[in-house]
Amino acid sequence: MKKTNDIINSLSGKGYRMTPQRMMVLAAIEKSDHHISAEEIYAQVVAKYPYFNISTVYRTLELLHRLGLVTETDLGGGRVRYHPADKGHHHHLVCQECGKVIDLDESVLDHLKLVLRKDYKFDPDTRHLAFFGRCADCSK
Amino acid sequence: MKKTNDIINSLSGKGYRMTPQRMMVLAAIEKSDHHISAEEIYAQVVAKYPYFNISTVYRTLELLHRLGLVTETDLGGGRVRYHPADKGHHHHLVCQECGKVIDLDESVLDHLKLVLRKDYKFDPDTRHLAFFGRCADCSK
DNA sequence: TTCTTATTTGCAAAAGCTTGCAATAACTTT
DNA sequence: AAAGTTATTGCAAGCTTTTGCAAATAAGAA
Repeated sequence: MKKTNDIINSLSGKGYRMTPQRMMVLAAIEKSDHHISAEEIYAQVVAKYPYFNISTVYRTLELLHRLGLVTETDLGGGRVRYHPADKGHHHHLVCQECGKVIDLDESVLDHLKLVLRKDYKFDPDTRHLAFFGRCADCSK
Repeated sequence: MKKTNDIINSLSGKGYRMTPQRMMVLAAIEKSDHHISAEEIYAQVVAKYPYFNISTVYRTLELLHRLGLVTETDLGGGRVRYHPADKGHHHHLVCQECGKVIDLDESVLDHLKLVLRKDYKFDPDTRHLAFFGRCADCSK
């Protein structure tokens, strides 16, 4: 994640505004070292500012995702998880049997990206994907 | 999708039961030639049987997916879509700009599948995936 | 600083999906 | 054919996320 200041500038350059709510959401994502959920962000911010509403979290996340600043990934468990886009791209293998999540290097998708770009002229957003299936232990 | 009879047999062999509701859900999926949603299945069945409840649709779909008979794919638009697993595996490229959906041959994922199996001992469910991004027109 | 105005927020309601539970019904056993 | 067992259903409530709208407010103009 870029410095908060950079983000403020990049927002206002595009006609968006930097509000206290957005700054607090940004701070929560920035300091999180794992894949944070909307509910977790909400809990952190509402503790400081009681009128804060969770729909603002979702709207801010949607904006940050659209601007390419955070990635959205469904890791199962019934909620989407968010991650700063520049804290290292990686992917996940999610076992549908035991729920285990295996981290995957970004390079595993290089080949696929290439094919999609070359043969389909499609520019895929492959910054943070999850593949579901069965892990080694559960396949025994 | 296998013949309904085969499915009935394969269900009862595993301790599951064939109910009128499940048969109607199956019929709806079977006769659909596109990627049908839970809501669409519900609408078809409830027209014949007014007490029918949408939670039965979701529970039946979860079962059929677990048994490998249907695939679940999020094609955007806020709802998951279902497809008979044996009506040809394929994938989709979904443009986040214009919403266009491009069909993709299954073989595009062969390489990735191989790597996940070999290097990670992970057996991925890559029967029907969607990749989000930008299509050629919207990248101009 | 004050005014202007378009963006953003909070709230409430809704959409899509899941879950707990008691009643029902499919299949097995007798 | 009847009884017993246990999977399945319908209903209601709940969870996560989205959306419409009026009120509030950030940022540029005066």
